[in-house]
This record gives sequence, C-alpha cells and structure tokens, in this order.
Amino acid sequence: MKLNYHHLYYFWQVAKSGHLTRTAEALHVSQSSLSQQIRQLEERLGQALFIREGRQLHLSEAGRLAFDYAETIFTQGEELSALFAEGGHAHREVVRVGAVATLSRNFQEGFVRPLLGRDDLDLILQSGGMDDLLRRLSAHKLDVVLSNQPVRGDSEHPWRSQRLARQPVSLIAAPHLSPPPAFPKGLNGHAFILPGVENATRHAFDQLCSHYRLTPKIAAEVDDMAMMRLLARDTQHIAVMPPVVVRDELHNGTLKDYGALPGVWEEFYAITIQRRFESPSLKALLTRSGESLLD
Amino acid sequence: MKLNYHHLYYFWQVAKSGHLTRTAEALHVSQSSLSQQIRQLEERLGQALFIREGRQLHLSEAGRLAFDYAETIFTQGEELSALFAEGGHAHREVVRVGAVATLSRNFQEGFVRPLLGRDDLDLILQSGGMDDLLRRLSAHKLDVVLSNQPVRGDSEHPWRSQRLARQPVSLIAAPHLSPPPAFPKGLNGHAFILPGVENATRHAFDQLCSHYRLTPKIAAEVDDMAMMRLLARDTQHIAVMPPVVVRDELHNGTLKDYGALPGVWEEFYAITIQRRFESPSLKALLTRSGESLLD
DNA sequence: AGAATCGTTCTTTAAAACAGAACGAATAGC
DNA sequence: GCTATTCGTTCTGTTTTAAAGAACGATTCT
Repeated sequence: MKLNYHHLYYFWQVAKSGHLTRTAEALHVSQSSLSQQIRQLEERLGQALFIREGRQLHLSEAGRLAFDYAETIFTQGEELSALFAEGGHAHREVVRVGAVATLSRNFQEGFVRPLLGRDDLDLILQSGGMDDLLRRLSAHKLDVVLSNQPVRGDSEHPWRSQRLARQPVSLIAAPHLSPPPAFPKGLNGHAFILPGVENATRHAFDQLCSHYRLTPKIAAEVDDMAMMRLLARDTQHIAVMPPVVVRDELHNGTLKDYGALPGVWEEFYAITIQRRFESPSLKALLTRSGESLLD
Repeated sequence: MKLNYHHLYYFWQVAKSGHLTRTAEALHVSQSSLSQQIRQLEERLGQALFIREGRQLHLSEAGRLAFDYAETIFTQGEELSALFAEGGHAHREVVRVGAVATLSRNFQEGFVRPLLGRDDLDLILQSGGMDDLLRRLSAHKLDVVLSNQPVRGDSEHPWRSQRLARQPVSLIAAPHLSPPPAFPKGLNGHAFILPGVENATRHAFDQLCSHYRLTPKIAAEVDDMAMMRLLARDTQHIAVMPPVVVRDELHNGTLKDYGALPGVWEEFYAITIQRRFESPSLKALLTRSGESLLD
C-alpha cells in the first residue's frame, strides 16, 4: 500500500494554515473532501497527524514529523513545476560548473572549453568557497565542482572525487633574475610568494624545503591563483605555482619558469554526485585525458 | 492546474529502470495505464520527458531535470513512509541537538538538562564539524546546532543564530603557581595553552595581548575544549578558557581560576532553521535566560 | 440562549485510474 | 529476407477514487 502524495499535499496545505475550511476554499475543494482525505492519510500512516481540540486543528508530534518531510517534498515539486512553467519552451541542455575561487582561471577555461563553441547548451560557471559549492552540489544546483583537493564522500553525501590532471609546480619569477634561482641551492637571498597553508601544494613545498633543510623567506601567502599571478608579475619575488596559471606571461616573456620542483604537483579534481543520469556533455568532459586540460 | 505527483512517481519509476513493461509488472499496473499517465505528465509539463527511439525509452534533457527533482521528492517520501511503518507505535517527541565537537561538554549538558529528566521524549546528541552539522540542519536531520560562533544565513539557507550565553574567559592553571599569573603583568615566564586561531576567543585574546604589548609563549593550541581541560590539568601551563569547562576541577581544587580577561568572552550560539512548527520543547530551551546554562 | 463557525460523517455524483484488446514499429531468430 | 516476439501506444469500457452536498454535532461568539 503506497503513500498517497495527494493526501500528503492536502495535509501539508492544511497544516500550513491550520484551518481546514480556509484551505478548502483556497484549493477550490470542499471541506468534506479535504477532511476525508486527511483522515485516509492518517489511517495509512497509522497515526493521527492532527490533534482535534474543539474545532481547532493542532499538529501532533507525528504531524510535525510528516510536515517536515512534506515541506521538502512539495517545495521541490513546486520548484520543478515552476521550472517547466516559465516560457514553456523546450529545455536546452545545461551544464553547471562550480569552481573554488582560488583555482587557476586558465585551468577552468581549459575544462569548459569543449562546451564554449556549442550553441545547443547553456554553460553556467560559478565560483565560491568549497563549502558553499559542495552544498550547491548536494542540492543539485551544480553538476560538478572543480577543486585542487579531493573530498571524501560519505553515505549521506555520495561525492566522487576524480583527478582530472596534475601539473608540475615551478619557480616562477621575473626574467633575468640574478642570481637565477635554482633548486635546491641558489634559493638564498630570494623571497617567496607561496600558496596558503591550506593548499596541498604548499604542504608539498614545505616538506621539500624541510628535506633539503631550506628555510626560505616568505614574502606573501596567497590563496587565489589570479592574485598570485599579479604578484609574481609586479614584484621581484619568486612565486611557487603551476606554469599554467601564468601561461600568457611565460609566453610573452614577462615571467620566466625557473624549473619545476621535484615531486610537487598541483592537482585538479572534479567532484560530482553519483547520479543515475549524467548529462552526456558533462560525462564527456570528465573522461577526457588530463593533458588536454592544461596546455 | 496542479502537478500530479502520482504521474511523477510513475515517471520516476520508469526512468529508473528504463523499461515500461518491466516497471508495470513491478508496480502491478498495466503498461497501458503507465504509458497514459506518463503522457499526461508530459502534457502537463509541456515537454517530452522521454525520447522514444524505436521501442526504447531514453530520458530527454527535460526528463533528466525532472528525474533529479523526482529523486529527492520520492526519496523523502519513502523515508517518511518507512518512519511510520516501523512498529507503527505512536511517535514520541524527539529533539535532535548537534554541537560542534570543540564545544564545552558542560555547556552542552547545561543546554539539554531540562530534557534529561523527561521520559516522554527522545534526546539525540550529535557532535561533529560545523559544516557537517549545518548540512544536517538543512536536511532537517537536526533541530538545533550549538556553536561558539554565529553563522549568517542567506535566502537559500535561512539559518538563525541566537546567542544563548556569554561566558567570561579566565586564566586557568594549577593552584599554588609561583609567581601567580596575573593580568596584564605577571604573565612573563609562563607558557600558554590557547584555543586555535579559528576560535573567536583566541582572536580576542590576541588582540588583548597586542594592546598590552605582550608576547606570551604558546605551549599548545587546542581546539577541543575537553582536550584543553586535560592539558590544563596535567601541565603547569596556563590555559585560556571559560571556567565552565573545568567546573569540576575548580570546585575540587585541582585547578585554579586566576581571574577573567577583560572584554574577552566565549559566546554560545544556537543555530536553527526558521521552521513553521518548532518542537515546543526546543522552543522552551531556546528562550531560557543564558545564565542558567552556565552554572 | 441563539446564531454562526468549523470539522466530521454519510450519500450521491463526477472524475480519475485502470485493464484489455488492437495496433504498429522495432528487434531477434531462423 | 521472412516470421515470431517484444515493447510502447492508442482506443474502449470498467472499476476505483476523489469530490460535492446535505445533515450533524460540537464549539465559540455575542
């Protein structure tokens, strides 16, 4: 015997207002019909949802419980309804990508590039904090989140982290620096622009320094890759970052790559929710080889 | 013209399996009936949900969209159904409290104390990280989250942060310490056990030190209040924390309160979701005066 | 006390969900 | 390449469910 969602809907409406008659008028049904169907729902669930006090209806504890569920159920339903109501035009395919704000813009662009030429779909790009993005992912407001670190999912939030690419991390600074910084010696006398301590790349860099007993001077700690790019360009300090971030500057000679750090990688992850039906375009994005994302 | 949830349910079931006939058998309805009602849903929404290729059904883009909504809708519905199915016994009132793991246990206990004696309700206490707890709050898995810092809600997540109490923060250490630590002088030569930098109390403490030009030695940074309690008890360092955390030790003389820090407070917040129907017991908890929570 | 309000119950009527048969198109077997 | 089978759709009539209306009882207001 299945749960009758129309009965639940009526219950939800009546519970919201607290009045049976008024709700009946609002829904254009008779109060008798409302009353009956709510009673049927109660019989189906095996418990009273309302406590009848005189001619007033109060939610029982079971009713409060059911109301909470009904709230999310029909909020979703009305959202769906509204989605199809607007315009009524056919739904185009849409891919919604979230990216942590600190991620390289070039990488983001590389990721979505195959979608840019297509006029048969809408691309939505949002940036934000990790927490915020994951919440939107859980709420099905995003299809994928790009991040530089994986997240482990649990039963409640079945996230899947998939490494898209890894990128060597280099010493990057103005050209013609003297003495030219070289790893591991030849770093003395230079100051560094580093990713913040939260960053996995920073962690790897610190370990590397510790191994070679280096204590580099830190000029700045920067989380945002776009910001780091600016600082590298406008100071004489050495930035530790993936070359992809400053691809343009390396190309036109504004900046110079002084060599990759051994064993240090910036990694890029795509975080998705396990869905039964993935958008085919998104699926294609995720199964590409990592290299094509970074050139 | 309202959305027909039973049609949506059939659509969901068929979309899951991809086969109309098999689904019809599983649901004990005729395939003609299924086919008809899915068609009615498509007419209602104004778009095809399935693309008929030969005798196969594939989800259209609109169908993918609808399927996502249906998934959350009917997952909720089945959860509700299961909840009432088990036992069938009357639902007792339940209050589910989440507390950030680093929060003082004594405070937590003080908060829920009025509920402990009552055998007409179930109390569920969960601890975890802030993100995790807020997610559970949003999913209606928790009724309230206790934290030492407020969160600002937004339209998507209408969280309400309510300050329950504020508590002076003291210098706490072993008794008979010489020289006895006193604020602001007399802190030299002592090492401190402090809350982590994320903590609002730590921030206030740092500002205070900066104002008096003190640079205290830091022996340890600890986020968890229970851990801090242990360290204060088992070392000769000075812990900066609210006395409520070590109420028992202060009482039996294991530890001593060397005085409150001016203007530094540990604050306690209750974070709730704006709900139409609050549990009356929870409501009572939240409207108590702050003092009764801390003694 | 009397009138009005509100939810429930009973009976009848309208609407829907449903099943079965016929149909057409696509796949599978020979 | 033909036939048998599978699978979704459409049309018809039947059954089930939802809805409306009237009568009722209880509560609240004046």
